[in-house]
Amino acid sequence: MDDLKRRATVHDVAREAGVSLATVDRVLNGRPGVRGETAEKVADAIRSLDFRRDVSASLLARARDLSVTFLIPDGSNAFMASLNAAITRHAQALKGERLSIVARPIHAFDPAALSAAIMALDPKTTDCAVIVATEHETVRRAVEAASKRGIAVVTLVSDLPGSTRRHFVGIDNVAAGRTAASLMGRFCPEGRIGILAGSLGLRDHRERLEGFTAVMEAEFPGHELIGPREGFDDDMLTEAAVTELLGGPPLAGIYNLGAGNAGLIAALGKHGDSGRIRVVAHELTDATRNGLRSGAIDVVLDQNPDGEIAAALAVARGFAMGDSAHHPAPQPAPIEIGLFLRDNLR
Amino acid sequence: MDDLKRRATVHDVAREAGVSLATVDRVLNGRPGVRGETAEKVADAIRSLDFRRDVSASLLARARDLSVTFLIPDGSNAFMASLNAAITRHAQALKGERLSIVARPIHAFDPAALSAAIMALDPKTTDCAVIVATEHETVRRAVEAASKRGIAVVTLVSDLPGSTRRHFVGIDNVAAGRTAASLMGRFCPEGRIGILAGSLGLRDHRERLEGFTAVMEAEFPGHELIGPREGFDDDMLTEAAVTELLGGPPLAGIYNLGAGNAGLIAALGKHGDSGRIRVVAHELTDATRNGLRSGAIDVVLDQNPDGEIAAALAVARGFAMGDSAHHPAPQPAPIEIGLFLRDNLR
DNA sequence: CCTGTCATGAGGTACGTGCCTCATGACCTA
DNA sequence: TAGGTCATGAGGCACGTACCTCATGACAGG
Repeated sequence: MDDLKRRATVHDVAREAGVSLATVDRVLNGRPGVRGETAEKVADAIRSLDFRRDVSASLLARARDLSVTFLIPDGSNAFMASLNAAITRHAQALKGERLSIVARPIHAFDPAALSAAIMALDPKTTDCAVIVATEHETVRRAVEAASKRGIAVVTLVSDLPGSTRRHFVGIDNVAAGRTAASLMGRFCPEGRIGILAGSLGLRDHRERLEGFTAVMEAEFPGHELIGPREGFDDDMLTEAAVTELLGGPPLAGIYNLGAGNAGLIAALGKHGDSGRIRVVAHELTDATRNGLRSGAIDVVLDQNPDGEIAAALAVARGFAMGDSAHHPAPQPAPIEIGLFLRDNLR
Repeated sequence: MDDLKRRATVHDVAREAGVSLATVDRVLNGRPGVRGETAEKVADAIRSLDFRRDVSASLLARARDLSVTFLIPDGSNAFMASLNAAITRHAQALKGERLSIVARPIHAFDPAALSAAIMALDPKTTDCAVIVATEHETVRRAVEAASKRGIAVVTLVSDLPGSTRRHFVGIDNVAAGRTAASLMGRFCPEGRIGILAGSLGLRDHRERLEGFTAVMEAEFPGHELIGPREGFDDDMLTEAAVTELLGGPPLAGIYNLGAGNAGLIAALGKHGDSGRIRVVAHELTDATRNGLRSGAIDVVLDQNPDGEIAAALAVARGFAMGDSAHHPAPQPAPIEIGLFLRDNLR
């Protein structure tokens, strides 16, 4: 009776397939020296027994740990800093889980630096790379090269469609832009709305802009959209951009779909507009939290960096350990867009 | 040089402490037969080497899997159904992770049934119990008894403070109520606000009510609060309660802090009030999703059942595997309150 | 027939921990 | 001093998989 509840092991698979343990091992780990016909028998046995590689035993037996490398933009961007903090937190919590986590800062907005870092990854010491993608052809090629070397690439926050990245972890940025517009429209009966972005070279920023303008034009046609101005996710540059916007005709609202919110708040404060202009921003950081509390910011859309890191690590683990050939990888829960007002600040 | 990077093992701890492997094992697994002085030496060695039990090896070596039992209310409650769905999903995804997950339905609003189920848990087959607590003295006692038997108890969604539960996984329900009030106040300039609850025997419902009324009274004193009416998280009873509310003087808004939203929407529809009355509800379900789309509901506060199950499993794993005596358990990220409008529906 | 290549089998060790048995002293009590 | 309890040591097996070596038989081309 117990046999019915016991999980199948490689031995069971070998017996069921009528082959030796060595052959099962060759199939499971993609080693050469197995005829297609034989491999098919093994695959059948795996399916019929619903065999899953025992993750604990597998990790224990393999010499080296699973290693995941994060390539995260550097700079003053507070959101990226919180991503880094989340990585550190998880690395600490996962001590003893046979997972070695490395975070490497990459010069922001620099496709060449990102590509070079990806190209430099050694499959011997890296099972999976998690990157915040800058959309550029060289990056796409670097991802393809890494995949060929056997490194699974996962995009985080900003996706790189059309590449060989295995997965994207992040929010639906078009939906985020649409939500921002929906809120902005309800908060401002009418008027001019200023739009700030980090860089339109980032897909996530382009997608937010697309969603925002689509909903504004369709549902709130009376509003005039100004921008987008690029602040390159930098506080100083963002402050300058906002100051310039405030120098023009009066604004009813500002949507900052990038970072640099400390600069935004500073500019509003200096201009005496805090609380008078409706502000929708992205990412819960010290700056946006203070903005919400003081009333300078009305709503913050957040993508939960900690959850994103957890999800990225989970999919990385899945790629490195899973028998993706035999069982469909379970879809991780999508990252949801968090909305924060003053009252539900974490 | 490699030695510097290698993780410490029990052998290293034994050598460092100047004791045998057997003694280290006794200390690590809380077995008797070790003088306090000796145990202290071992603990020192563990700290100085930053030793962490290798989770993979540990799970592999122990005969049985980690077993987690969920005790979840039954009935027509759509949120509880989504909790159950999330449990099934995770159980499927964690095949091969040496984790056996059992979900047992418990008669809702019935402290006696919950206590009995907790008392019936056998520490031989259950490492951790995850319960949606009903606040009652018998439940508190059952939790205490389970803890004594060596079963770690985790509360989910609704907490049980003052008990020996090891952890609470869920949102800050007072903050949820405050957020609901803040939104309701901005949406309705003035008027009567009806309040619906599931049962005031549930701590989460009481806390939401407390947060809601506190903010309404402090920040929107012009509004009159009606209720709360209890709908016992049931569609029919909730519909009846709403119908009764709608029979009175006109309402500006309704806050349903419990379940039974299908009944709420039905009552609004029959009364011709869909879209005219501002409605704030809890939990993303088919009913509330449809309500958002149709305009019957304005905002939904959600607590992300999938994330809660994942968090509960993570803390359960931590309790069963962790050297809580030697390393502080890393605080899992709190569950955040999700806000959903029509435009950011997942 | 010889030699080489290839698919496969047989069998072993290692990973780090849990858990078991047995032996050995030290110390206490009657 | 004999018998008992107790703290500790020594050693070994098991868990399921990864990865290694070596042997064997089949089959091909020359």
